[in-house]
Amino acid sequence: MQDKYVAQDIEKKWQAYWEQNHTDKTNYDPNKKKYYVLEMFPYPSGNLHMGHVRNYSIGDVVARFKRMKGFNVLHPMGWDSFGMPAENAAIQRGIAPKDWTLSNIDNMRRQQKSLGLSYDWDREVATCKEDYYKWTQWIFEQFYKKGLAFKKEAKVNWCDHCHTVLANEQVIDGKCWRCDNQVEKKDLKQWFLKITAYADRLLKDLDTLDGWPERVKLMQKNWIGRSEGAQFAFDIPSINKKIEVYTTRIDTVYGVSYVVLAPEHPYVQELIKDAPNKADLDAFIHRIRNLSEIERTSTEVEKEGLFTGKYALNPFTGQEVPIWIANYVLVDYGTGAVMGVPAGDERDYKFAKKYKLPIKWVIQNPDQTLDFDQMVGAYTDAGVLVNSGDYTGMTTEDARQALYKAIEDKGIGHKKVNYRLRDWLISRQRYWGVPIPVIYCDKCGEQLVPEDQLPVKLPEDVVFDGGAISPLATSKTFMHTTCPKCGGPATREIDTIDTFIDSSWYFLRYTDAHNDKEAFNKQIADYWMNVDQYIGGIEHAILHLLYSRFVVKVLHDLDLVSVDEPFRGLLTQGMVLKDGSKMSKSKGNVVSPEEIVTKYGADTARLFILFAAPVDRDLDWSDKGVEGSYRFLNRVWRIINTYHEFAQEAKRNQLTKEETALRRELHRVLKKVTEDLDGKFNFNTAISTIMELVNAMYQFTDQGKTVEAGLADEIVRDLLLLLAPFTPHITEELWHECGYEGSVHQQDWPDYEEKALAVDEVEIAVQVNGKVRGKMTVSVSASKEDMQEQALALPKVAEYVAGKQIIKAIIIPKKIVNIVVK
RNA sequence: GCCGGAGUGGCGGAAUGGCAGACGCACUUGACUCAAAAUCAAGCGGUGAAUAACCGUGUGGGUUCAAGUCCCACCUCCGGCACCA
Repeated sequence: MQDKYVAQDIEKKWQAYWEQNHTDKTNYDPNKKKYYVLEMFPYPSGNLHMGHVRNYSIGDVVARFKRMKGFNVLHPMGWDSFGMPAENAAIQRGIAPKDWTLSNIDNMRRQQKSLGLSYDWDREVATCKEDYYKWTQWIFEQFYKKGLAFKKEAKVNWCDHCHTVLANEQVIDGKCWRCDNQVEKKDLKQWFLKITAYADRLLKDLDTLDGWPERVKLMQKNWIGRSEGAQFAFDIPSINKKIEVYTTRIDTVYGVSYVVLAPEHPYVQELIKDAPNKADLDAFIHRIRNLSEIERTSTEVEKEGLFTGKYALNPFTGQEVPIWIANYVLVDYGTGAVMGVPAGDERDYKFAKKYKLPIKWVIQNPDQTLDFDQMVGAYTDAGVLVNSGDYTGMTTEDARQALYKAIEDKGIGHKKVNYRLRDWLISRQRYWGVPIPVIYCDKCGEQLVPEDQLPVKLPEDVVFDGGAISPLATSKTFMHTTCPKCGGPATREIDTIDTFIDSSWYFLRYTDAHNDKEAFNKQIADYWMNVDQYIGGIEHAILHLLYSRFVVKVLHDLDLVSVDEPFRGLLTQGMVLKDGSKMSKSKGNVVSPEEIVTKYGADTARLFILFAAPVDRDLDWSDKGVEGSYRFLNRVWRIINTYHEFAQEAKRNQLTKEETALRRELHRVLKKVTEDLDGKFNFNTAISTIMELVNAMYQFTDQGKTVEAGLADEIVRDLLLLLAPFTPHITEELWHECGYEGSVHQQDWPDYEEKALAVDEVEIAVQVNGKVRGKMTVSVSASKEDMQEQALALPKVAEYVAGKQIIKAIIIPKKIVNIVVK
């Protein structure tokens, strides 16, 4: 064995060995229990960053551990390789997006391989390749046939910097998720997927996702935003129309002081056409409509409104209430019209105060203690109805149920569930994406490209900065085609599909990556799905994770796959920071994985990144900490060397007391590390526990002692097996150097022996009145009486007890003795 | 505003209600060395001469023989949503 640990040599050697021997190849085998572990596939930007290294290191430990535990493990990797940056490279540097992307993939794959990640590379997919996007188009067509993909005119989010529309989920704080540019609203006809049809299931099934972090489920829940209420009509006799409002508080209907519409509401023009202050109203509407989304929806903005001059009739009181228009009502939620109840809604209260509208109190709190003359705000909690006709005296909940029934009986409305979630806008006015497989014929209208003609290939003769339309329109070969129905001249759809669709089914393609007859075989996909453990950044809590859940539910309904949730377990890792902030080129605090691997080796990089912080927390990169991990691997190298020599000596029948203790330490560590890895992701404490074992091994040799050969052999084996998932190269090298058979990664995970953990005696603390006053070693079988006697005999304890009365003694075997005195 | 999460040494962080600070980083001292690096050893929450004692897990209360851990109130920071009726 070499004296010195030289990572670079052994890492290259074993990576080549694993590749040649197909160590990480996985096969479909319904007789074996499976485990599917998946890290979010990367966008091929060109280089791995530390966030990737963290993500893949976590996944690789899980994959290797599960393999050693006997599972048939699927652990694939691929590329989310459509998207804007490739197109920008084309515009700025004149490189074809395809060439740029494929060379980035080559580089990043090389970097991944240098980390010793145990992927089954035979299953690699790239979403930009024809054999993949053919099936993305096919899936789009299935959505279309089910009526879940449709084109409509809508006010959409437009990013002028990326020159494309965006889905609601891709607008963060009013800005583009990719480039941070302020998003505008535009009226355009665009393709949507009907995710709202699945809103209820997407919400309800969150409860089945036990392996997801609570906060991610909550974020999705908030995003879906289900609310239960009533939709019902107020008459407007003056224009002979009914105006529908939506409310979750129909129990407050006797307190309606006014009805208020969004400025964009379709009735507004008719309501104000003969108003004396029409000019003011027009100016107000114009001003509100031109506000940005941010200004419009900010709670900071003062509530503003104008009276239209018309009145509506409260269907319950028969009372006339004024109709207003106001900036705080949104046209695209509910009906775009709201009943104003200042007593029961904080916004309405502010609005009523500002414009001196009447406030009618209709809910008293359960204790009947509200003094309505003294109120300075709305009362929004549950309570009992007052001033509410026949409903007076009912609880808010009972009144709600009674009133739901009443509006149905009157035929003016019904119970209604509303969602914040909007349909998913999937058109993109970009080139580097999946062409939408639709053809427009003047005679036959919108037609799907027949399935046997897929894929609709991306043309290469395009101009990238061609102006206001999609680059595909600049291709001479692409646009013009024939109608699949009548054969007449027709044109192709020129938008591409949001790349989030590509990434909403890739985990299914991995299960059957080479299938050229179907997107994936159902039987094979059913064997591997769900993904048992998905690992990635929290930034996808809504976007990717919600879309994937939706797509899988649709594929399930189409009977293409049996599961209806993609990811059983979800682990959201923290970010990798440097000096307290995110690594970025502009801050100049980027640590390159490649440099670290070159300098210390992949094993050190992996070990450090898993040891430095719990997986779900942010991790501050520390160069000194990396040195520490490297130092530890050197310690392992040397001590294995030493213990391996011990193992060559003749065996003894009997272990010394110290050796027994060392063996107990080994088995304690086996138990603890297994617990930290099995169903948990406590990599940091697993590693620290292994460090404790190594320290115990050194303590032995530092005192000049040797270790019995059989025990030494056991320790060497188990230590290498424990470390194998974390640091695959050094353990493989030492495994072979020590003369063990096969690959360390194809061994069974070592079990601990309960018997080895047994102790005869333990050291416990002795407290007097809860303060530690001494320590003693007692036999584990000692009686409570003996323990008390021994505790009281301790000089310090005796001192504190002297002259006092012992009230009681708490004696917890193997834990503590506490003498309570007065 | 609403909903989550988190506050522990100089730093990252450990602790099924039972000896707070495991493990690591940094630091100090010593051994080895001509010297340095590497390695090894000892120390390392605060006050303190101390192997004495007291204090100490964001703050204030409480439960308990015993609280970082459980309960109540509050403070601060981070994240998500945010005029969704």
